[in-house]
Amino acid sequence: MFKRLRGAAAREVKLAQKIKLSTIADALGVSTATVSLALRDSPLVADSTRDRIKEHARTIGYIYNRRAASLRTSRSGIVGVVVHDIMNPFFAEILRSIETELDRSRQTFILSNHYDQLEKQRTFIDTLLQLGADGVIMSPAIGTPPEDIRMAEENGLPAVLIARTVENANVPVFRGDDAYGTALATNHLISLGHTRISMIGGTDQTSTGRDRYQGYVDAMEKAGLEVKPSWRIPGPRTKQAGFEAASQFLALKDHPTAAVCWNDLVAIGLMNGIARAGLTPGVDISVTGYDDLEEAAIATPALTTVWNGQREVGRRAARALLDKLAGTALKPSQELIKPELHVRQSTSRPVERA
Amino acid sequence: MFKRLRGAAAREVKLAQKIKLSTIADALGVSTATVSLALRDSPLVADSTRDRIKEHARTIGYIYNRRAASLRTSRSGIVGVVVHDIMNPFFAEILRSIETELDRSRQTFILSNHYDQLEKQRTFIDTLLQLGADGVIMSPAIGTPPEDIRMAEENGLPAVLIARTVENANVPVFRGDDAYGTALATNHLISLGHTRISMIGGTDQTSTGRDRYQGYVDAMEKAGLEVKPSWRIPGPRTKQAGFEAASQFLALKDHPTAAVCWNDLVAIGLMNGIARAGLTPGVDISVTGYDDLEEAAIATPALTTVWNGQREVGRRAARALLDKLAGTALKPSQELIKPELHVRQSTSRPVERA
DNA sequence: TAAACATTTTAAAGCGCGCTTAAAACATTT
DNA sequence: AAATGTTTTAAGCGCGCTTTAAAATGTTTA
Repeated sequence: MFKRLRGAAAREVKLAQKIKLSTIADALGVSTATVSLALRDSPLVADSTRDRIKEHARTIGYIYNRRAASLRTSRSGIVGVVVHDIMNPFFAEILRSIETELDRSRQTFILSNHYDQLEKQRTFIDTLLQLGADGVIMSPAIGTPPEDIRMAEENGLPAVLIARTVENANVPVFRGDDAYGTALATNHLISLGHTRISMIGGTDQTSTGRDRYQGYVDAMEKAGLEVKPSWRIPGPRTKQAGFEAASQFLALKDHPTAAVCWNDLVAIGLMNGIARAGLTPGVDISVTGYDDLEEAAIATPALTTVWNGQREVGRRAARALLDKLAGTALKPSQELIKPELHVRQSTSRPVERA
Repeated sequence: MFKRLRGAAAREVKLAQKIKLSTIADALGVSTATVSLALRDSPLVADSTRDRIKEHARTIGYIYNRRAASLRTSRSGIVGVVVHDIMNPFFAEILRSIETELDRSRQTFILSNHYDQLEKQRTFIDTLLQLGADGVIMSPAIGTPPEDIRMAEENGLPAVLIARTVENANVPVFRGDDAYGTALATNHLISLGHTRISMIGGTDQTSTGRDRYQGYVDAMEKAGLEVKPSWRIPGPRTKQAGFEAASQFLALKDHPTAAVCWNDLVAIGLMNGIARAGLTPGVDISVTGYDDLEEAAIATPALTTVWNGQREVGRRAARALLDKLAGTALKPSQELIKPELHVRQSTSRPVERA
């Protein structure tokens, strides 16, 4: 009882009297309908009226009440976005383009990491359901069963996938053509004269992982080159992992002269590890990355890498979700964005080691 | 009309009949009160009852309706977090510790970048107000006027600051002791024998910037060393900026032998730039960073840097906000967390260049 | 000038509806 | 009979925004 009184009292003190649509309507002598339409830029309202309303709203410090709006529209204006790790710069551009696209439709987005833990991902989806979110864009955690996605959709939370796919999920997926991308990198190394090429980092537990490995294997085999299982050094997708993989790589019996890395982070870590061992990356060992992060261009040596079309992935995913929400959705599509090779100084003709 | 019908129909088809507290209560022959209390782990409910309720809730796929709850509690369960750039690894640990702390109180958090643009920050705060968020944790954008914060608080959105302070804002602030931190780094270089020390990166437009510069200046002066204005090379806080600052640094007339960098990113960029110019960072030029990112330890050479207590900053900020929400808030505090120096290979005795 | 058309504004209904909590009631143990 | 533990009762939290058909106003045509 006491608590309630305190809350109510606080509210009254703080808010004086609440400023709402009708406050504006009364002040300007128009109806709340006009104000509502004007604030949302409806073409029904005359320009002069709209300007007056918006101006007045700003000066009196009106705050749009989304909860009241969603009461009426049954749309919360919230979209969830889950990825492995938002700190991973690979997602930087994707997230930025998603943000741009969602902003345009006045949707707020809630971001979360799942760190490839199914439990975290489920908790997040649950939170979105609790909040009544309008949809979710996700880079699914390793091992995500299609039921998880179906469950979300059945509870009114449409989903769109990025970067990775989930078999039988029957939702739109937007990602780069990973097999093609690693093939680009591998072929580049082969054309420089490398014959013993290792692949470092990543996992085969994701669609991305399998595709990237396949692209590498296909390119090698098409060139008539051998692929030794020991040349595949899987691992996390971090600089730290690349750094640690260096010693294992350098200890390989056949002395590969080049490494196709899972991503730029692994590649940069590997180059650091190679340098720490007294060799010169880009001369003694050729290294390719993947993603073309900003950092790739300023690494030493500058990193040859595969650009992945992140911006397109984010933009299209957001659009697809918005279309779904608007009910103008096309059928679920599996869109592959074609990557491009950016050649820099981390790759060169092979040098035989003593 | 058509639209509405479609929406309603879709809802009915999708949700069949909504599962709510009373569904569980009826099925188990208890009251909704018991169910409510059980789900929130109230000690009022017997263990056996609680287990039965939770178990049943899970099996029938009950989804807690936060909007209904917030109708009653007038708490949305949403907390906003704004920083310059969530991709910046400096914030990684801060955000993680905030997340941990908020999770514990079943708060969801909405993340946003403001990229030091006041307008973006205002838009975000506005969004939080519209959503009825419970509070905001922010690393304020450069030039944030105290009125912005006061406005948020007056509209029922309590704020807590991290990393930077805003004069006269009268809200809790949690950040590292920046002056002390750069003094640590500078003193370390001085003790190695450096006398011409440059400071690279960052800006003087933030409290952090002024403090870090002051710490450097104080340390220099206390050691009786000269501080030339040309030795201060301000700039963005990115690797790219550090990389680009290298040529300017190396062209300085007096040939400083060491550089105190704004943060690890700038330091690593600078080291890349120094290496690109044919010099060896850590030997020819000593470099210190700030933040002690994971990356600092695996850089080549491993970076001497200042650990900033990010985890503490995040944890305490979140706690302070939660206390404010619970009404148990202490008075606004300005808490400084003491940094520590981590010495690695990027610093050594000075070598005179030809 | 009246009809037809275009533009702008309004009236009015209805969206959401389950969850929390203080206080009372009941059950069990000292 | 008092104290402790568990469950239920019952009231009330929130209350402004959106939307569409229809009316009002303004403008052009016959």
